[in-house]
This record gives sequence, C-alpha cells and structure tokens, in this order.
Amino acid sequence: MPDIVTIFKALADPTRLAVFNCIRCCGSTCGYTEGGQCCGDCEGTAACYIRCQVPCAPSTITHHLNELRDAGLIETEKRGRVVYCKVKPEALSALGAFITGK
Amino acid sequence: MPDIVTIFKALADPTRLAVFNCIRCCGSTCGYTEGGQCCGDCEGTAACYIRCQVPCAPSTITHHLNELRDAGLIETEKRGRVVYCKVKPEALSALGAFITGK
DNA sequence: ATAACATTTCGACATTGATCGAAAGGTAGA
DNA sequence: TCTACCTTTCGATCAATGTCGAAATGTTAT
Repeated sequence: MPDIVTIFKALADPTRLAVFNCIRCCGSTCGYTEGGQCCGDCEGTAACYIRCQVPCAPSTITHHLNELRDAGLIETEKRGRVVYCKVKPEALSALGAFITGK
Repeated sequence: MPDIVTIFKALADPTRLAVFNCIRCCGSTCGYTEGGQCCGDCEGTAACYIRCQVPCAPSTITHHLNELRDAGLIETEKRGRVVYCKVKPEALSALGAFITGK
C-alpha cells in the first residue's frame, strides 16, 4: 500500500536505518532507562536493543518507529510498557520488485 | 563506494525517482526546448526523454542528475550539447544486497 | 561570426524533516 | 494507592533540500 518513494524515504536517514537494522536483527525494542541500560526483560544481549544501539532521545526513537510503520516496513505491538517490533517482509518484497524492474 | 543511505536518499524524492526510471527506460536525456518538445536527435519516442517526462526547470534536472550520479546510481556522458545517461547496475546490486541482508 | 540552443552555475526562497526537552499518558510493582 | 518507568505527544529549533529564474558556459549550425 505505501508507495516505493515512501519506503525509500523511510530508509534514507542514517539513524532510522540503524533502527530498522536493529529491528531486523532482533525484532524488539527494550525499556529505556536514564543510564542507557536495557530493562533486561527481553532475551538476548543488550546490543540487540534499539535503545542501546541507537543513541538518541526517546521521542526521536518514537518518531522513527512511526515513520517506519507508516512506510509499511515494520509492525509494532505494545505489550505492557514495552513495544515489540518486527520487519514486514512485504516491504522488502516491494524493494525487490523495484530492483528487478517490477 | 557510495553507502546504502546515500542510495536510498537519492531515490527518496518523487521527481528524482521519475528521472531515474526514465533513464532506466531509455538511457538518455534529450535537448530541452521551450515548447516542451524533444530535440529529436535521439531515437525512440518523445515519451522516453527526461525533459519531456519530468516537467520541471532544466536546472532542477541538472541538480537531480548530479545527485543520482553522486549516489553511484547512474553515469553520464556528454556528447555535444546533449547528456546521455545510463543506470549503473552495481548500485542496484547494492540495493539487492541490502534486501537479502548483505 | 553570429545565432540558437542544451546544459550548468549561482543565488534565493520555501518546505521538509531530524532532533531535543518538557510534560503527559499508561503500565507494572510495592 | 503510590511510585517508578517506558513511551508518546507537543512545541521549538536548526539544518537540509527541492525548486525556480537569471545569467553563464559550451556546442552546433547558418
């Protein structure tokens, strides 16, 4: 549904691309703490979590997650205080279609 | 050589994407005329030429061609007054690598 | 040489967008 | 309930950028 320009635009910012790659890697965010530590209630290493991998303000992360979601690149699910994200394969398919010339 | 964010950025504007698709189609620009007609010294139909397909100022086209070239998406060659362009397959390969996860 | 013309450079302008801090909204645990 | 905490909203700021017009550059044809 989102067009290809929107997808390109969503991936055209270094910070947002880092967020996307992070989600692609581990598929979740983690609780944000002042000290920059993970909340610890997700499995895996700390390096997997968006909040730790991409250093910027919480509101900025929210902004980027919205952009990625609106572009159809990810879907998000809120469980309690924590947002879990995963990549939508359809979006990557759309990119693939662009490359092969549709 | 240009990184993936630069490539995404280059394709993240509707006008520039139209220019890119036009080049991908026919691989050339055409002379610009006031009336919006093609110069006629390229083969193929008028619809194939950037100047006619993407309606904006000549200087804007130049700007977009520069961006596409800097991103490694196209290469340009000037023959006389006319600039001929073609897509660089390596750039599309880089996109493909991103999709498959490198 | 002169004219016509395709392209580029330059300067200006308006819009978009990335970022943050502060405050508000929800949720889990004590 | 009260507190701590993750997330979101809001408003503001500042940089990046898409666009154009005018002038300059370089090329072809008369």
